[in-house]
Amino acid sequence: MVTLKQLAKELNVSISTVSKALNNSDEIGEDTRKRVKELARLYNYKPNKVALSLKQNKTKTIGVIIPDILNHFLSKVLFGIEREANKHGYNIITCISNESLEKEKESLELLANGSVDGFILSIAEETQSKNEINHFKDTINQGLPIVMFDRVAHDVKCDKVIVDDFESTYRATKNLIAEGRKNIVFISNIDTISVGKLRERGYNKSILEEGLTPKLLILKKNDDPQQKIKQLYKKNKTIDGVIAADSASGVIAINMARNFKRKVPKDISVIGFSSKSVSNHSVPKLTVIRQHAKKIGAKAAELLIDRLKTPHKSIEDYSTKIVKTTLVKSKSTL
Amino acid sequence: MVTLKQLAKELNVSISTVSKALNNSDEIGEDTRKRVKELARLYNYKPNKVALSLKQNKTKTIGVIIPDILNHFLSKVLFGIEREANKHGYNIITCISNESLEKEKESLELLANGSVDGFILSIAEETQSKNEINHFKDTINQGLPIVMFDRVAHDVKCDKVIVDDFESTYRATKNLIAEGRKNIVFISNIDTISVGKLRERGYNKSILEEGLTPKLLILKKNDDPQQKIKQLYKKNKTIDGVIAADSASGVIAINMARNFKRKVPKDISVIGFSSKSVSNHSVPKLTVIRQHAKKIGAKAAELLIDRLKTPHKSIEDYSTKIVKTTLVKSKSTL
DNA sequence: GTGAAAGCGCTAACAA
DNA sequence: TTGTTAGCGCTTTCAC
Repeated sequence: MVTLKQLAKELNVSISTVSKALNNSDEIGEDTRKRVKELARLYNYKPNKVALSLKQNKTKTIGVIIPDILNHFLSKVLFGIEREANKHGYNIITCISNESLEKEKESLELLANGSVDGFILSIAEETQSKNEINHFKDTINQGLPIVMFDRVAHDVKCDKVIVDDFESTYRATKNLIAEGRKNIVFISNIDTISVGKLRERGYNKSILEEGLTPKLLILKKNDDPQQKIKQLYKKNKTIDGVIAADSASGVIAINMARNFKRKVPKDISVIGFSSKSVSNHSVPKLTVIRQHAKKIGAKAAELLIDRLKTPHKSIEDYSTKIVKTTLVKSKSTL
Repeated sequence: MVTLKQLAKELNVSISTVSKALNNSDEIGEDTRKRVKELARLYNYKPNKVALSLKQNKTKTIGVIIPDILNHFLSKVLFGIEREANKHGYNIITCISNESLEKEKESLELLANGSVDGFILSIAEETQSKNEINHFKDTINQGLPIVMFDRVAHDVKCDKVIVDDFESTYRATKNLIAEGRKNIVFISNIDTISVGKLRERGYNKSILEEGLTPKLLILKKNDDPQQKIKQLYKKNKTIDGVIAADSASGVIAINMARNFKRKVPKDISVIGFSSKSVSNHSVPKLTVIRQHAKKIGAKAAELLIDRLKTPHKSIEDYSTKIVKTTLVKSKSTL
């Protein structure tokens, strides 16, 4: 990489002259400015990012910590973050906590050494179950703002972007009930995290309000979802509705129903938290609760960048943005 | 963030003494070292990463440019890269080219200003179709090594990690033929990229060798895959085998077959390029060609980090690593 | 209009 | 054993 020093030497001027010329300072004469710029272009000069960061004490980089990159929702949020960040001249450093508290702490500490200006993150499962939040508080107290999305810690004072999980399943369940369904089961493989629990509660409330009986199928990490859902259908011949809290279970519930000669949506109606691309994996296509992952990511980035721009904004003055889900009807419901 | 300067002041020693003490230099006396370390721990001192980068002229950061984060294979590779990089003390900055040549160029240039020590990337679709490679060459000539994976440019001299795409479909097709299948169709929604073409050729070779007739279903960007596959089955009652080049088509081919009262695998046998989690989306589960995405990512990171360690390794001395696929049999084949 | 010098935080050669 | 100094690449204040 060519430096100011080298340009200065070649042009027989001082380093500061070159710097000013390139920054269009009007201290510098017209022709010098021209000469400098020409040579800079010739050599494809680019200001060294690291030197700039050191000088200006900001990196224009955001640290993103996500629990699981293979989760379609989370990678979509990442996409949204990246795009919004880029728009504002920010880069993103991605760390994957793999649902581990230790890794999450490490990533936070590792990047809090001047590598990034702030963080966007969704909390690891282990962190949620152990209810650890000190590492977040420490980071914020160090002057590095955090924006949390989806899985958030309500006891940490910071900006947040969340989904209306409770409302979503509440309404989706009502929808099935309105179709006349009486035996609606809730399937979830995310029972251990906050949003999973919220979704369950929304379902429960809806069911209980109508005087129906809730029925849950909780999938554990190493369960074979196909086997479990098969057993469910085998034991319960009267199931006529499914609410799936994760993206796979709804698809499987549809495809498996046929093994029991049950037609979707005639005999069983299915709604799942999923994306358009995954809804394609079932025949008929899954009616989905869309979470607008990209929008969530974009909003999170926006909140963080806003805060970085106004450095003396009070920590107390944080906001929680709710991104509402949309029920996108397809052929798995009436 | 606390700095060496502040520690030095508080301890009434010079900055370099503090620096040396923290780096365990044996120039420094036992007790001074102790005093320094204690205070450093107390204040939770961490060396400023940016200053280190500037000083040592390396960032310990890798730029990763991927065409599409929503592609499950690519995000899995990203996972592999991140893990391997972390193991060696590297962070990753992620850029998403969104299959656009322009964005790919931009990302490359943006990070080539000292932000990263090298790149790992998979080439955007547009870049492949326009056959542009100068931006890669420029970057490498600037002294920033590149490792390409999956979609690579063979005319660029750099380390590469690829899948044996041709061989994979060649063998998978042979497998179906060995089952006695005569009417095997090849379905692909990635016809425009290099790996898609290789997969098609492998299929073709296998089919032609056996004196059978190749049959292709090429899905375009805005096609509804379910509709297309439905039409395919409707027009071709004798199809008894499917090779899917992408991760969705195989799953859909299985689930759609039932609409035509055709049993999988009895009547139709299906193999797809997919992952374990997606293979779950069909009943019966899809037999998949596994690409070992994480391993590909890890290998790419390893190659890059190796090269960064031996800075005077010749550009001519690059290697191409082939990560072989594995056929994982499930219930969609005999 | 141009340049010298200081300083961001750190390391390391050299001096004391 | 400890300190001084220079320098990584850049911006910016202040002198000329």
